[in-house]
Amino acid sequence: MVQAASTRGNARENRERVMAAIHAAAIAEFSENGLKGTSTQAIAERAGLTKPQLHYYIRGKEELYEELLMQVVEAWKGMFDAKSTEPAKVLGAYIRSKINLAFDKPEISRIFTREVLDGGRNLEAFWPDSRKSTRDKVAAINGWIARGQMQPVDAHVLLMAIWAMTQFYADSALQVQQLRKPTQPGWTPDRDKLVDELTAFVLRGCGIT
Amino acid sequence: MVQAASTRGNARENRERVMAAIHAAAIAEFSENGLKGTSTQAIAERAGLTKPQLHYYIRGKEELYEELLMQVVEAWKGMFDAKSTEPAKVLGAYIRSKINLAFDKPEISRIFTREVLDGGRNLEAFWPDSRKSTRDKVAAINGWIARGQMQPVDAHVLLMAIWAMTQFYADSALQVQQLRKPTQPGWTPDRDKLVDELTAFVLRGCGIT
Amino acid sequence: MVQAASTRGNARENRERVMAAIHAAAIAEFSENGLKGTSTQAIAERAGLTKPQLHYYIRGKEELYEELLMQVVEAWKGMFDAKSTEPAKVLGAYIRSKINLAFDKPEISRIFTREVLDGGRNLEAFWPDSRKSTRDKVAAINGWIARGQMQPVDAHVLLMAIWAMTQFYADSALQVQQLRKPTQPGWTPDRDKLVDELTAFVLRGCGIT
Amino acid sequence: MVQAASTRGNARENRERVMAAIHAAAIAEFSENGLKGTSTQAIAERAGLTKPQLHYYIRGKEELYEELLMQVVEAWKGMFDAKSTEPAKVLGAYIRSKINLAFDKPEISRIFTREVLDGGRNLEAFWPDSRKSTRDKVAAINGWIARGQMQPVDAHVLLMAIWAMTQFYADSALQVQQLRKPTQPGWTPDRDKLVDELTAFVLRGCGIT
DNA sequence: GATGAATGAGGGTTCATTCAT
DNA sequence: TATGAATGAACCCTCATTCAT
Repeated sequence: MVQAASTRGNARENRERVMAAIHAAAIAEFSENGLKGTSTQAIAERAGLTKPQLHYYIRGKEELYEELLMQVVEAWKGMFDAKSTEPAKVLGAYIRSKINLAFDKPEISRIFTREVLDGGRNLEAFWPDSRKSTRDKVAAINGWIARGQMQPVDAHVLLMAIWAMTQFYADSALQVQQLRKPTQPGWTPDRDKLVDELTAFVLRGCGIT
Repeated sequence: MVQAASTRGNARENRERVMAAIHAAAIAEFSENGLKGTSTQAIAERAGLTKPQLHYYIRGKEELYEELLMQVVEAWKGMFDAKSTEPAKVLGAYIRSKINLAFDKPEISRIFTREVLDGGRNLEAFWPDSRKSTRDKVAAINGWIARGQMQPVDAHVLLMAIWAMTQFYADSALQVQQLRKPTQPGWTPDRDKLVDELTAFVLRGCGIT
Repeated sequence: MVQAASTRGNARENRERVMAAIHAAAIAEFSENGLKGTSTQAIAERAGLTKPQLHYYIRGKEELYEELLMQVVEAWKGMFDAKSTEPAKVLGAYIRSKINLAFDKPEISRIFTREVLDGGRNLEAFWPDSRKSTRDKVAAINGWIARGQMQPVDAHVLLMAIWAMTQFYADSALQVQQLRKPTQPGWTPDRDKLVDELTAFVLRGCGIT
Repeated sequence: MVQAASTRGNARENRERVMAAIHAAAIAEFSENGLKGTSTQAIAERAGLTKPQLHYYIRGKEELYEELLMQVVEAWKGMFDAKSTEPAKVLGAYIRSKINLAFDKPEISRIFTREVLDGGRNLEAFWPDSRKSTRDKVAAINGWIARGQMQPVDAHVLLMAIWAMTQFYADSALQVQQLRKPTQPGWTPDRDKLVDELTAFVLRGCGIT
């Protein structure tokens, strides 16, 4: 009887463990090969399952993909903390967060870039949300400009610039990795130094002293 | 037989015309769906050929892809004209060229980003070349810094930042297109204004007055 | 333990209740989708069970199907009460019974038609029985003819005609249902009127006044 | 060169031959196992093709099915020639045509019955057509009744009765076939005799002398 | 008894490529 | 050259059933 209870406890645990494995496998595969390029076979194998087993846990490839995608967007929420009135702090924190994510979870970041390249059709689901979020950011920046806290720049361009610069380190992570292999110590991005450099660059670009 | 002869006379022209059609079709498809996601069927149809016809002209999907990729890289050569000694001019021209390419041939640009996401395995072929090109740019920037023409920034970071900011407009073109459809006049990137904004931002970021 | 005992007391009841649910679910599914087209999943869901639970109660899909089929045939026994000597009464009662079944349990009726279409391989089990039953009916009809109570018709043809005419209303029930949806009040089969019409038609056809 | 021409001629011929084989195979399979129950594998094998080969000729299983279904309906058009004013002739010809089809192409007839059992969802495409056709038939019958050429019967019931009686011989063909195998010479439907019997039965049922 | 999980086969369909003509 | 056809692998997904618990 006790065993039964513990068994049921294990059942939940087990399911969660398997789901975690599937998610990890899917993130890796989607990030490497995209939605179309990824086969359920590959996901299943990486997660240590057979194909039909995989389908016992997920509804389908696309559903799994969308789920993952939503996680990314979720992770990006609140990175730009527009509440503070000090642009230097806000932008600095934003850059740091995005770089951290790019270094810590480059795969998930890459899935997003791929989705954008594909036209972002699957992104529409939470775009309304994203649109509002963008509007808030733009408003904050324009506020700083109005208050003379920074140069008059196009808020959209600024946001996209920061976005692109930070995203780059996730997108090209594989490449950088590979480039390091053949001799060439050359240049390797050090996270903290990078954040400092980028922040300084952006703040100067905005005329924030 | 006469026809055969005359045909042979046009053969070269014809082949070139067909190859051009294939390349255009392939660029469009690869840009939209990636290497794995693109079917030879789709390329053939877009080029107005049948599948076996297509295989008469190309060796295989991957070969075609690599060929195309090389063209992109070729197109990027010489954009950063390091010969000039005025950083403002060099950087401004570089930004303008890259934005122009992003606006004029976003597909080709997107293929490259995709390739980077895929790990850039197919890029290795001409990396030696690219590596030298990068070295030259870095040297130029460091020269400017040494001569006090700009703030001391990490040259690699600067190059990547510019690359990322400009590339962004090609990568997200589809998305922007789609977002504009539903109402939202909002923000639309105007090329010239964008170049000015970005240039000003970068120059300020580099401390170039 | 006590619970186990009390449970065992109800066990029989419970099993019967579950079996009834399974049968009802199976009838609905088989009638809609046929033997091959029906999934155990669907039966289980309709019966409020999980798939493994279902397999605890039944041996297999085919066995369940055969069981059901036998029930149908059982229901058809004794419909044609050949004992009476008045053909009008016998045939009238037969038509009424079959129409009633077609209206009340069209699903079960449809399963049978499907089985016939499939070649009736599963029907062989009780065909001997059916064959005798048919022989009796034929004998009765031929008796009436011999006694001048009706026109000389081929008894087999007559039986099949009646069978087909009545079966039709079960087989096409779904269709009629669907056709009624879009406007078309048109024609709707009213059971009593239908029985009267058919009976009159058959009796006239047999020359029974 | 001549060969080339003849080859192209053969190409068309060949395609037609293969398509005919596919259609025959599909009719057999669909008639035996229904839409869901039929596998493209089975169709392909019966037609002497591999599965991918089959897909070279057809778009998909459902499309093939619908095509076939439409053929049946097409074949049924014009069977009930309502132009004549003599009910005996019209009904007699109708019965004969339908019985002929049931004997000559029972499979195709069975596909239709199966479709009806499935709810006739795929039939809706040409129902409008069918509805008008039914209306015409009903009008003809009611005309005869009005002119005193036959007993007042419900036209719909009459039409369905004839339909059901004739369809029966297609639906149960397999069964009858099987029943004949084991000894039992018993009763075998002879086409001409059957038409006569049914016609006489129906005419009497309608009070047509 | 009931539940999560596993399994192996098969479902329909599309793919890149090659072959004869 | 260009076309119809073939091929064999792979795709995503569902199935009926069984096994532990």
